[in-house]
Amino acid sequence: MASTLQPAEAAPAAVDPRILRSRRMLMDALIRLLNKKEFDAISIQEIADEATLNRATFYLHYPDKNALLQAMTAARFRDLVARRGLSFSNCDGAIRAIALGVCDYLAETTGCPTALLKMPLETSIIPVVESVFLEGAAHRTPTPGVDPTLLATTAAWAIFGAARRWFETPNRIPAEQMAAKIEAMVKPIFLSVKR
Amino acid sequence: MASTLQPAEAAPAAVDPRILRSRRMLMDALIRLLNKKEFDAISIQEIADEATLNRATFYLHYPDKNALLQAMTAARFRDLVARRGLSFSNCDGAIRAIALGVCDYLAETTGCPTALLKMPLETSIIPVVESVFLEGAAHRTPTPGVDPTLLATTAAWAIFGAARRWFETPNRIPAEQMAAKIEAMVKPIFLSVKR
DNA sequence: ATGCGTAAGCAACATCTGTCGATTTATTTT
DNA sequence: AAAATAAATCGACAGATGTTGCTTACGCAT
Repeated sequence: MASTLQPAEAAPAAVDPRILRSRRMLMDALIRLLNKKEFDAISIQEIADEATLNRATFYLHYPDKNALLQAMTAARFRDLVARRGLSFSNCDGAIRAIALGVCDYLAETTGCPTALLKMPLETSIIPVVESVFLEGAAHRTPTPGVDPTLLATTAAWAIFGAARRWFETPNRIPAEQMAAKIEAMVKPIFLSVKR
Repeated sequence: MASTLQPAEAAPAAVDPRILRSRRMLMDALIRLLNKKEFDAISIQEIADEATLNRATFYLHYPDKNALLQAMTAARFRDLVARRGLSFSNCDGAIRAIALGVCDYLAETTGCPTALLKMPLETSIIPVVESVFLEGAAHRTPTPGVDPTLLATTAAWAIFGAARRWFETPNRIPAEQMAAKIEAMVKPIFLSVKR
């Protein structure tokens, strides 16, 4: 599994078009396969075949299946965050927007219904949520004696956990409604130290 | 991977002493091996050998390595909770006690230093924390319109995430101090709806 | 104590995994 | 345009994985 907090290291600023192409093809292949079968049931051989790449090429980019899943999830979620322009600058409603992003992502990526739950998505999504918070915290006068990192981590885990619980609930309430609930729960985490 | 919320189903009320013996031996073997090498570097063959069991017997009890790790972690953490008599009845300080439990567990189980971080511990520990909260919530007059399950899940993820961040920090502050911080952050989650 | 049910042991299987060295092909640099 | 650099392919390897059919040994209830 890749490290938790260095997205830059995880995707080491690939420039060579061949590298980008291979990685994109692998991710696309995985997405396609995930619509057909469970993650655990997919072999690296299959992924490579589906991507029309040699199996050895896979290992050139990712140490194992999980690393690919993680990289792919992080990339897709990061993309969603970028598309929506999520940031912590426009402070109010930011938490709700982020929570909605996580909920939507979980729901949207539901190629295969029950499969997502058994995936190590937390290691992909949580760091991204965390970084959004941290980026926002940087724009702000630092409260002395408070570690913004800890705050960001705690909030990110709380949001993801809540969103995950929502997602695995049979008859879900609308994502927007859930996001509001999550905001109500998570906002106080930040206020807890703000004063 | 086992399901998230049915500990009873995960360990299906084993009665046959042979079953208990085998599972115990497998867990003990894993613990012993974890003190020597990383989880990823341990093969099922090794675990079976160390447990003086046939490899096929392993598959009789767990579908894969992760399932064993998860079952083992859940069992050990549950044990720690029981030893300390953690519950949510004695409401005040309960959150801190639970947070301390998680921190201590992470630190205590550090047979091999860096290995714990790469493990899917969340699926083992979080449900236990959650159940402690839920058990406590049962003893309490239910606040209408509030889903105690959601609260428990969110708090459990927040606590675990914070504890995990603490654990992976190079120069850690004492666990007690960290537990206090966590309490400060997490308590408001519950108050957020108690209104 | 005897016998039924079921767990544990055993051996063999097809497949997957991760890694290697050697070769070919595609970029970038000069 | 040619040379240098680096990625992709290929075949092969030892080992691990998950499963199966069969036999042996244990635990429990009669």
